[in-house]
Amino acid sequence: MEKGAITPKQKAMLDYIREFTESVGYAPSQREIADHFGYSSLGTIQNYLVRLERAGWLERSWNAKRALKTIGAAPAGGGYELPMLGFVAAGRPIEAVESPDTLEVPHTMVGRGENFVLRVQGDSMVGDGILDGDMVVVTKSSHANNGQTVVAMVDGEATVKHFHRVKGGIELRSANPLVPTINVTSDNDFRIEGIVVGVIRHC
Amino acid sequence: MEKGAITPKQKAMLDYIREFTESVGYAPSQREIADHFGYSSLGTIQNYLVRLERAGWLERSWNAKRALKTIGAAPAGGGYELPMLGFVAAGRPIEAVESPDTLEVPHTMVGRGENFVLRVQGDSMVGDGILDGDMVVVTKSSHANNGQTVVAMVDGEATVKHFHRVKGGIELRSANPLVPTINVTSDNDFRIEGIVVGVIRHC
DNA sequence: GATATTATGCGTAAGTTATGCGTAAGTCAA
DNA sequence: TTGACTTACGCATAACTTACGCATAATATC
Repeated sequence: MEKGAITPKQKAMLDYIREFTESVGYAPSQREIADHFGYSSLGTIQNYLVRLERAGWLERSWNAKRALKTIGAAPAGGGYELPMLGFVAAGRPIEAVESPDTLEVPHTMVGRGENFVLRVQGDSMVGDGILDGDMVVVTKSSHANNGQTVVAMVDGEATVKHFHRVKGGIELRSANPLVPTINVTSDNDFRIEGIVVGVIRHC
Repeated sequence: MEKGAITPKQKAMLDYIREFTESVGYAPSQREIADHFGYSSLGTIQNYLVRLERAGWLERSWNAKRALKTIGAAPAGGGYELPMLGFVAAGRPIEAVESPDTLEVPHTMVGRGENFVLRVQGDSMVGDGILDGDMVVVTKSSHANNGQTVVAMVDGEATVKHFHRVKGGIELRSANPLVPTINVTSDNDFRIEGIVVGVIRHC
């Protein structure tokens, strides 16, 4: 299905609908879209939606609430730019970067939903070929399977480790014999931030 | 569809339209094209577009805004498609792949000139975080500096190693203590294929 | 070399679509 | 019934595309 041409403002609205939906799990209302872009009239939104649907970028259901559905992948917009949220190293909180930096990654690497990039510090995962300075591409998730490499927060400290469910809790295992396993119990504030889906290194 | 000949200036405009569209996800307006090339008159742009369309390089829709569409080879998606030439492992020739496969890599990773991708086999470079199955992005070059990671052919066999110039020849050092250094002398048929500029791993 | 044709770039204004305001009716669920 | 949404319609203006003319430079043809 070949899609029609869209204008910059139409694309911006389409992108907003897509990001909002991925972020909260349901589509924005026309009022929310209007507020986001600073428009006072719902007629404006309606007009945009009609045009986006006509061009084949949007699906709408008759009179259904919050039923906007973007069609297909995001329009080409250069490389797939993921937010680089900061640095992750054993024992430290994710360190926010000053500017909203991004990293270009291949489309094929990005998992469904929200993705972000972290720069690895330290050598706790060298056995897995994840070196200090590498970028890890992370698909946001609060669940993980055994053996998966995850970004996790333990008592406010971020780390990249192998996730293992064991009796009595969770083990976060490193891939470096010199770095000890983290045992997570119910006493710990523990949260999985996402699954590592890729590693990128510029030599 | 055989395309007509176009002049250097027509090609420059066509390329601009293509790159702009790939970059931002919608086509440029005539005003934007005029500003980019420093023309004051929209009639100029119109004339160019008419000619490019006539020659078969451009598609336009009647009175549609931002509907310029270049015809012909333009890699879809945001990544940079590199040819995957095959596999590289210690002691084997580069194994050609059946179909002309490509891998999407970030623009930012690609060096100037010709680039290609190789899939690594073996663990001679694990110390450098280059694992079996990883893709290495290679910028084609026949020269290398000391310490650089190169793809080289030695007596018809391809390998990824560290390049070191020493007395009496060249050493190709691995990053795995179990894999011996290759000493290259004038008796060997030796050639550098390129420099490793990046590593990509899908987890 | 002379002539014809094409490419280039300026300008202008008409024609068409996108944008944004507003409003009220229609629809659905609580 | 009410509130929260969607839909349809009208109006005005801005932004875009199109068509046309003019002049000159560059290229092709005889």
